[in-house]
Amino acid sequence: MENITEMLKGVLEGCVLEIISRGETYGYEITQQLRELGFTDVVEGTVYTITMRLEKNNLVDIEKKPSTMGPPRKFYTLNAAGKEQLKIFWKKWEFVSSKINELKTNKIKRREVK
Amino acid sequence: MENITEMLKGVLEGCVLEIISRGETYGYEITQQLRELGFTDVVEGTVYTITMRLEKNNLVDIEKKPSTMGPPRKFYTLNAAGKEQLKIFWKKWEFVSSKINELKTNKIKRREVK
DNA sequence: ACTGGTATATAGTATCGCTAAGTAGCATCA
DNA sequence: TGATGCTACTTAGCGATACTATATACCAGT
Repeated sequence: MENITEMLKGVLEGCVLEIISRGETYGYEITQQLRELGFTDVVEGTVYTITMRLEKNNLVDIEKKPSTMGPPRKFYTLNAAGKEQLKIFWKKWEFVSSKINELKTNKIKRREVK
Repeated sequence: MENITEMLKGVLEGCVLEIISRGETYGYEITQQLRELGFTDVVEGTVYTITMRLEKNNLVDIEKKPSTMGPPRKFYTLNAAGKEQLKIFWKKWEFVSSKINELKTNKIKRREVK
């Protein structure tokens, strides 16, 4: 799917939170999981800006571990604030997506023009 | 619902396209419909930047009509390009929202850490 | 005159994902 | 040995979008 960039704004970070919540993981792996999900154009740079933001906002705990496959990995886990943020994200998603689908399924009527 | 701004990026314009597709309407009324939908914090300024963009991208036809309730209204209807854009929007929405819901409903497994 | 609802316009701001480039570890293979 | 490619992280700058704030203006009712 092409050009979904704008639609990913505000949701990609939530996706990253969700992926981290499944168990400790690191940027490169998160990128691959997003691509497997179907967001095939997501690249490392995009994910790293998100993980950096999560760090800055103190939503994750960090542990650096060596890898036999390359440079050390920075493993992330959600802390309490991160879990809370994830909950908020899904609430927002539920709200927004339900409203959009409501609009899509024609529940909105034309108002009378006076 | 608070602070859904980022999540609206990329979808609000699509919502406006959909609303216009239901029959000719104007900015102020579109704003009200979005608020009725549930996006209560959307204000006129936001919608006007969108309708201006639609104009600029030649997705709408415009007809100015007087109103007994205030200043003249600028009525919009979707032209062929606008209808096409709306179709594309819903395709993208289907794609993105289905992927997000897939993630939400736990279909993604942790990859094995080597 | 004043307020409030209707109606449009726009300059400036913040946020977010993307682009592009760089650094670096490790394995394979010519 | 050095070249390539995958793994892995970082960051400066860009573009698109929604929001903030303000301005202008028509009209009705008090």
